[in-house]
Amino acid sequence: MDGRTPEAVVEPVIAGDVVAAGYRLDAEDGVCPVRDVLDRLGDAWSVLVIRHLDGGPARFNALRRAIDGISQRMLAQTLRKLERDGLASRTVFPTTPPQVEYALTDLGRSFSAHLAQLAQWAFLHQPAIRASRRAYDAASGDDD
Amino acid sequence: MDGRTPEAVVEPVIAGDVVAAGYRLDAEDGVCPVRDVLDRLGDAWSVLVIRHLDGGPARFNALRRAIDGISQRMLAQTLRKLERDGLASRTVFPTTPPQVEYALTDLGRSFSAHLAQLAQWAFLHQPAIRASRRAYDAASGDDD
DNA sequence: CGGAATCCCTGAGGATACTG
DNA sequence: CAGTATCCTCAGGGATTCCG
Repeated sequence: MDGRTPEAVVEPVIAGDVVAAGYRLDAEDGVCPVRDVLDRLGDAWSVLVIRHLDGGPARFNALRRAIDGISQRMLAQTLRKLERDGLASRTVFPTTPPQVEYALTDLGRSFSAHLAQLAQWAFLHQPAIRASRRAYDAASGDDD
Repeated sequence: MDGRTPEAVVEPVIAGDVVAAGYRLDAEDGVCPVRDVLDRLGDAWSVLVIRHLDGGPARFNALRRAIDGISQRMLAQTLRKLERDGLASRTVFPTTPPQVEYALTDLGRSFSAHLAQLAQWAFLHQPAIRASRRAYDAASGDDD
């Protein structure tokens, strides 16, 4: 199974100046909590779900339809991760048929705000990055 | 992403628009630039290399030794990506033996600063996330 | 409707070996 | 020293199916 992360157990990891000291990713002394968050950013589905939930609560299939491209497997998995981390909340309505509503928690909204910041940075520097890539590719491909 | 109400997404920043509109990942006319940056964050090696280079320029094997755990393959690959994106610079000294020095560019330093911010957020909310996980795991395993 | 289980395939990434 | 190329593994994730 992939749902369970072996290193996800409680680890007395680094404290103090994480930023200045750098990221200790060596799993020798346990997984760095910072790594977790960064992984969530790298996960496209998590990002999409979070950003979408930022627009308000939504039900499972509503999310599935809205994101379009995500498989029910990934959606369920992503939602469970978010819920486990306390970024999203899950509310079950015992109706017929059963409805489950997902929503961002305060923590989730806080995280979503940081996502927006990152996106802004990316958007701002997109031209520079593109230019750099073009220059790099030109220099690499042009060798004769 | 088709029939959602514009008012539903309350985005004060320009990035919000980018995120809401550009996460389609369809590489029709190019991949979303925001996705690129997020991927870089998700890449543990990129993060490590960037954060390490933030401490000053370093040579290939110096980085390899410093990061320890990274394979030469991943290091070379990561450095090439960073260089291509204009986040890091590569300087070759035609000495014997040849020395190659890597350093962060202004763009790279800017990015590194954002990494630090993210890390700070993660560190700050680490207790909440951990608590949430513990509660979730307890509720999942113990259901009677 | 919401979700868990199964199958299978792709590719990220480690280890190793070889060049400049 | 600073890479590149090759092989191989194994986990991420899509498609499908079944259950509450």
